[in-house]
Amino acid sequence: MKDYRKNCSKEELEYLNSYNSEKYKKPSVTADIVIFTMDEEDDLCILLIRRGAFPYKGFWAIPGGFMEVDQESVDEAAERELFEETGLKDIPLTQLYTFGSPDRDPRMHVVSVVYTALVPKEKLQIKAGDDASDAKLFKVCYDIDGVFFRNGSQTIPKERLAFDHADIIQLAIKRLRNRIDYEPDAFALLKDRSSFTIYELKRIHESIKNRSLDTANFRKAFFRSYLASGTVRDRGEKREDAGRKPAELYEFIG
Amino acid sequence: MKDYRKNCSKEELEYLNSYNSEKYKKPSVTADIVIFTMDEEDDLCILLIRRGAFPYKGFWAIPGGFMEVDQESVDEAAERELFEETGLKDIPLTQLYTFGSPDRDPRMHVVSVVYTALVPKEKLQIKAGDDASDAKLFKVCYDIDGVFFRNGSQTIPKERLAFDHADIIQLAIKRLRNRIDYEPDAFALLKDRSSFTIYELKRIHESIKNRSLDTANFRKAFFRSYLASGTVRDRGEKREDAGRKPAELYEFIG
DNA sequence: ACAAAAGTGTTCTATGTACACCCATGT
DNA sequence: ACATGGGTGTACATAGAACACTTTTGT
Repeated sequence: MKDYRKNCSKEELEYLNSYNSEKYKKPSVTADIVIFTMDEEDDLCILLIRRGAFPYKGFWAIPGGFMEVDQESVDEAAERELFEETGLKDIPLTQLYTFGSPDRDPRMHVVSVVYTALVPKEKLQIKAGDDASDAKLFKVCYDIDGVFFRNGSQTIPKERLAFDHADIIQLAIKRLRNRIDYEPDAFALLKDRSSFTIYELKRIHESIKNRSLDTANFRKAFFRSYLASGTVRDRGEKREDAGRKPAELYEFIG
Repeated sequence: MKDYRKNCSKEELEYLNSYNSEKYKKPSVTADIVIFTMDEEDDLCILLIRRGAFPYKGFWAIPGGFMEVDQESVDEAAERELFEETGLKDIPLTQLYTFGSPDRDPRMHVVSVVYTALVPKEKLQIKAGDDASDAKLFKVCYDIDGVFFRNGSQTIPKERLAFDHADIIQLAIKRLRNRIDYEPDAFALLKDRSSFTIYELKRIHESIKNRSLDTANFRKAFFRSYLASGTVRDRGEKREDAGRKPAELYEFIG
């Protein structure tokens, strides 16, 4: 792809060199990220940032920022944003959807390519916002009106989210829920994926699905889908917790 | 979303009015479409357009074009492109993926939001390219090297596709194949979805999956998944074809 | 002894797949 | 009568959900 120019005719090279793309109006492009985690209470959380500047000043938003044109791909922009916001590198990002209505941002036409990241809370170093803005984890909660977000006593309804981020987050949750049954997403949320118990994994599935799961059935599915296929390995060790039967430890491989 | 400005403080309005987004460099954004059809021989096809201009002049590409900034959403751009290229309106478009490497297009950084459309061949009026370019349906074929495209004796290997369109098409096929088992995509490819036989639907599934399916099992699945759920209705009529038992007709509801 | 998490077994049903077979039609 | 596609029935393996039950630990 890089060396397209090398195999060009003189005529085409001339065309390329004289081409001026600036005569057409262009949109801004951002890479935004829905970051999911599990908190201490095993509840599903997302990272939100309180906007310190116009527009939607004071509203909460998912992390993101403008792609650096000619310097990086949209994927790389997302990686960069994730790092800047959380200090995390080499976290697999999954492209969720692209939002492109002209009126999403009151300043200009912004096309946002949205990604999803699944991160264990322990790895997350939430950067205290540089510009007096605020970054926090919020539990994903449900009621009759749909979804809202909670951190302790502070609750954020959909209406207090900036731009169309309520729609974006809703889609991300929906997709996560659908994927959890056939993709190994849940492993990415484990504190330590090379040493975990079946029940730690079960709790992740439960809070993503927002309902409790049958222990026996979860184990059977675990053995079939993951152990049998080699995705997971039995470490032959046990987690000796207090007050209960020691639990077998497993390691995520692939 | 439209009336964000109405609820603004004077201060914010001032900010918005004085905001100049043109100080940042922006990428171009296109909406591209992978259009799938079934041909007379019940083979899966895609629509390709021979590029009449630089870059990749003479190469084959999927239809697409630049989004009109401030005038339309990316989705609307895709609809417009579909209409301009095929004369089709009100065809459901599914967003496939967004491609955003800086070197995809030798002219400039282009972010392409790619959509998939499933269209019965009868509805397709392929526009003879306005600028001496060429538009044709190509069968999706497989060999050891992966996928290639055929129209009669003319074959197009992946290498003769413009930009990264080979990757795009490959992803579109993969997604189509995955979706076919749990989404009602196949109905969109029927000549007449309000009057079709089970075997017409079966042939669509077969050519998407590229293998033959068991008749009895396909029927059972059809009755269970579609008839029982009301997605499909028995018309109580029969298709009286020549030389064989008349086949029951069904209607796709929704 | 008991709470609490860890782990096992059985049963029922739905689905996917393989395969053998019958049916209605025009030539 | 027969080729061709249309249509039916049986049988088996596996996945999912429901549920009753045992085991191991620290207190």
